[in-house]
Amino acid sequence: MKMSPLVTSAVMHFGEMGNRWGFNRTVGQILALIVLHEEPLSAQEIADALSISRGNTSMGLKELQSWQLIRQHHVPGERKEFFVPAGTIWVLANRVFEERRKREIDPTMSLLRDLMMDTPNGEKDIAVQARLNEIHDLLESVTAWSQELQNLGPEKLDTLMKLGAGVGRILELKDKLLPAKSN
Amino acid sequence: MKMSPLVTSAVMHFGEMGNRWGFNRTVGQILALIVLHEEPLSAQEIADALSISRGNTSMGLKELQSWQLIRQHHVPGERKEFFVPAGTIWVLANRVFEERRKREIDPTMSLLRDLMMDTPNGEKDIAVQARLNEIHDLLESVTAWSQELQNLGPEKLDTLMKLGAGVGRILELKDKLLPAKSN
DNA sequence: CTAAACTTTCAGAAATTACTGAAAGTTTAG
DNA sequence: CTAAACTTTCAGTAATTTCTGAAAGTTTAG
Repeated sequence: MKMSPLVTSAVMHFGEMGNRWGFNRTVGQILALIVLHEEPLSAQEIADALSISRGNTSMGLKELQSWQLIRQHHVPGERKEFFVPAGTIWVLANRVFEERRKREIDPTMSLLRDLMMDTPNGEKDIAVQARLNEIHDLLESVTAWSQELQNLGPEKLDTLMKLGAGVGRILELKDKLLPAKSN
Repeated sequence: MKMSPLVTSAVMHFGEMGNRWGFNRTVGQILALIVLHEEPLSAQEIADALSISRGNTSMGLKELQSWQLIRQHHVPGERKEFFVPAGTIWVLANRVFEERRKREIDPTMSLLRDLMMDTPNGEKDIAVQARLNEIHDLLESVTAWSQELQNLGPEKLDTLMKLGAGVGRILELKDKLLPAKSN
């Protein structure tokens, strides 16, 4: 399994971007390789292609499985396991979003809720709690909305995007459109 | 400047979350402190409150300014500089999004465009380029849409959120609503 | 101008994170 | 059952990132 220059460039780039996307270099490279290579790959092939140790490969694959970005694929008659992407690009992107939400937003929302329950210690703390509340609500809006986008699916997202600034106008009309809605 | 237990908890948490949000612990702590503390703070006060070196504080402040999350605030009659948040929570959140887009998405989009221009090296590369194209388009949709959300502002985002699943329905009606739109 | 008050820079130290490879573990063929 | 083929784990090492504090730089008062 030798990577073409095209694949090599992409894999290297996804490696460099890896840490920005929530995983490390190796994990990024492995993901790119599996996604771009249509045939299922064995752990050994991956280690060879990327020139990394077999141990590191094992850890990377485990991580990618925990993110639900790849899954095992059993080839009849073969002893070793092979790996393939866990879905379409859209599915993978959603999984990354989802996982990052869990790591980057949820713990903060949870803490903010707790701190808002605490009895404030003086004047200043009341102002602080108001701020924390503001942050909490913002995060809530954003996550709720990104959930919504995920439910829409890729085609509708595309329609929505093409609509562009029209969204603002539509919002102003929404009451006429959906009078039955309770909010 | 002694932090109340409430502020301390929040600051510590934002520190821990810092690296997940694209900056390091200290930078996260400094940001939280400045945002939660209504009065402008001097670099020395920040260093003292967080028990970090003056040098580290200076670097952190510089970083936050480059993200446009804080700005200097001159107090007449005072020699030293003070720091305040660069805007409302909404503004700050947008800046973080924006900056992360620049770091996490833009370089990838750019590389993908380049790789799509390359002349493919055999059958397989053609399939690979198709995949890369798919990834590119998805990223494009997502970023274009998040831009849109930013332009809407917080109130409209709220309306949109409350609309929830209604968005799907509205989309189906959009042609009746906006017949003049060319797309 | 000089001195004081302040800020920034940056080399090295400390802390954190990632990687290797050998050893231990697991599965299946026979 | 045993041996071969494979995978995982993890202690130690390497690489990277963050932090300190001393030295150099800047600004302003007088």
